[in-house]
Amino acid sequence: MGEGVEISAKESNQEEREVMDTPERSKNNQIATSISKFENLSFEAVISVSVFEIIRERKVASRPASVLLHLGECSLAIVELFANANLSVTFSLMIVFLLRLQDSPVFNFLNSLSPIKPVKSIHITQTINPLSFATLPSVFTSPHVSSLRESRFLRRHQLSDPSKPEFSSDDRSTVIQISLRHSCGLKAKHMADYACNTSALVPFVQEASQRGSYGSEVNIEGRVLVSKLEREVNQSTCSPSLEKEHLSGLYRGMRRRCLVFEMAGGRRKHMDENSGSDSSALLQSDGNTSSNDQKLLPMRTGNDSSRRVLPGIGLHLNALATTPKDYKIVNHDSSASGRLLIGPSSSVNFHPSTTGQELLNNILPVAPSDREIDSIDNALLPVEDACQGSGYMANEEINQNSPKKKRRRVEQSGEGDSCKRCNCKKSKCLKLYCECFAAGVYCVEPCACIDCFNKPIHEDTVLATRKQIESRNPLAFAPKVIRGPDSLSETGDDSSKTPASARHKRGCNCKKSGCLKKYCECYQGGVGCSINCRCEGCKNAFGRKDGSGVIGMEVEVEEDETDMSEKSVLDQSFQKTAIENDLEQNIDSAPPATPLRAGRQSVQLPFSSKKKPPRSSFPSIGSSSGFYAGQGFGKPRFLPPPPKFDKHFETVREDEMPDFLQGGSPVSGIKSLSPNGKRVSPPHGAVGTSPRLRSSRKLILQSIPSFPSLTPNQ
DNA sequence: GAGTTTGAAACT
DNA sequence: CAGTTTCAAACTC
Repeated sequence: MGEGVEISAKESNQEEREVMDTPERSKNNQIATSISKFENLSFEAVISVSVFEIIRERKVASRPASVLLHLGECSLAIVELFANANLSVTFSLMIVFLLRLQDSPVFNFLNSLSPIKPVKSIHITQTINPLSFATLPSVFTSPHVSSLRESRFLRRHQLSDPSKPEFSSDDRSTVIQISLRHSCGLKAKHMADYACNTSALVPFVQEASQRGSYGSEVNIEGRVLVSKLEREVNQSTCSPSLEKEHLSGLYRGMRRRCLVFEMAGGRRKHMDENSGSDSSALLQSDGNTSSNDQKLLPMRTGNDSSRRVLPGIGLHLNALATTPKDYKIVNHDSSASGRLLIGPSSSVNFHPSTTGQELLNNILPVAPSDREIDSIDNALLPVEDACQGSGYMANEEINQNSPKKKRRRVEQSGEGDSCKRCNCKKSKCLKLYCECFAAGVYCVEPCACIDCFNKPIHEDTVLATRKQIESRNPLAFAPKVIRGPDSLSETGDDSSKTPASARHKRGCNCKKSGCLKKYCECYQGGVGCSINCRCEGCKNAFGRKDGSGVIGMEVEVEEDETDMSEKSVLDQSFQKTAIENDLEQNIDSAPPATPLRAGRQSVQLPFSSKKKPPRSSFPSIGSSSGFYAGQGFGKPRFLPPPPKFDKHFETVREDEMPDFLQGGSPVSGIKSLSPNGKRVSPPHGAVGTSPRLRSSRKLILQSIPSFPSLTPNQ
């Protein structure tokens, strides 16, 4: 996409057309066609319908029709309201404004912010509209019905004015191309968002176009607007802080929606068939955007899935590995349809009664700090996606190698710990043997599986199989590592406390590995063995089954408190991650009946997974992690080798788990449902007097009343 | 990279 | 439910 992107806005439209590749041209034709359609629509109809459609399309809880219809007379205040709630709405509304309110303060405001000077936009002032800044707040807080209506008067005339850049397909293409050209450097981040939005629009465009509705036009326009806004944000240095703030707010809204609805990477392949190349080109045009693509949460919002009731397979946000270290995970999933197996039981809870802002607040802090943003982004990042190639291109490159190489490559990068890459040969990736399947994600290209059925095209099979497995063992897809809610609060610096450490829910059954290798799920999960375990000769460095576990082999004989205190250090790290993951848990509305994804999350130890553990001396984990070396940990050199903490070792805070998932819950009743009670059921009544056992009891007690919280902070 | 080991998952 | 088999990851060479 490079050449066409480099076109200067100053070049003539003719020149632009010449270098435009076919998809762009096609798109322009599409736009041009859409414009003509738009002219026949009343302003009210455009707004209300577009809003409605987009909301529906995005599976956002539809707002009452009456409200939507009122949008026809809406004010910018409403726009702002929706802008904070739903990017799509913002999109459509603002698009309409672009179309209808060219002379309005809003339009001028937006236009003035944009550095783009459309070739023919001679009479569209690029100067700052006085209203734009000084009165911007009022613009967005008070109805401007009059100006809207006024615009309707002007509309016809304006629309018929070919010199109006906003209604020239050529100019639109100019805008888009310019935005592409800007997709570099610091703008990459925004471009990723833009790409996200752009691509996210495609399914809607497709569907709408199939219906012959004007929704597609709205979205096409939306692309233009996004590109404008994007640059406005990027070039905010020339804008007053106020408008920067406002625009960034809008933009943040976009980004949020991106986080929620993005499936761009996943469906783009399909989308591109009809949507031209701009969206994909955006991603490809700038490799830097890949680092932000990870923030895009793939969901099944593709063209086909958008019309389909999403399968109830669970939101696999649990697959997110979220250690700060992983923030730099760069790659975006490019599987044909994304990896998250999303279902109604698990999708982000856009409850109709939830206001947009509330909704967003539940998802993201309103004004997160940078780190928070990172956390959030990361929290919403499907790890599988993140650890794959950067977009299709990267994936394809990676996939040119053998599966093992692929795996190693990612692993060696230190960023692939939580990636699910199976190598199944016989299970068809439809059994828990398969890491991907067990983790609730679709297999992707990097997988080396053979005869894989764990793919979107076999969605039904996957669902059926999953149901079957769950019927056999409701906890089959449940988090395997449960951590107590108190580990953080109690661990602190008081090593005498005995936090309810994370524990493998079912316990291991190791015979030979001594729970010192990753064969052991407990060890792999970075947790000590517990009474649940039936391991033999347990030497789990994170805590031995008999309660004497101590971190570090050389201090194995140390007693419980040491064990627990040291584990508490681990817990702190886990807890930290768990807290960061709370957000995603909280947006996970998986009902108890669908336990598999409820709060499931992978917690990743801050070390690379596949790096073989040093045998003689334990490395001090990177200082950045503060995991071992920090926290005043006394014996870092005795630390166990870094276990991999990925796979389906998602941990979940026990207080956030549904009761039935909490092994210790007396009301669980799971035991009877499990095919193998000894593995599924928690310790009952076997609580002893050792700290270890006390902690177990503590977990149980605290687990009783809890349920996945819907509030971020708990 | 091939072969071995291991333990979870699945099966009987 | 226990024992066995299957399976794929982890591990070793």
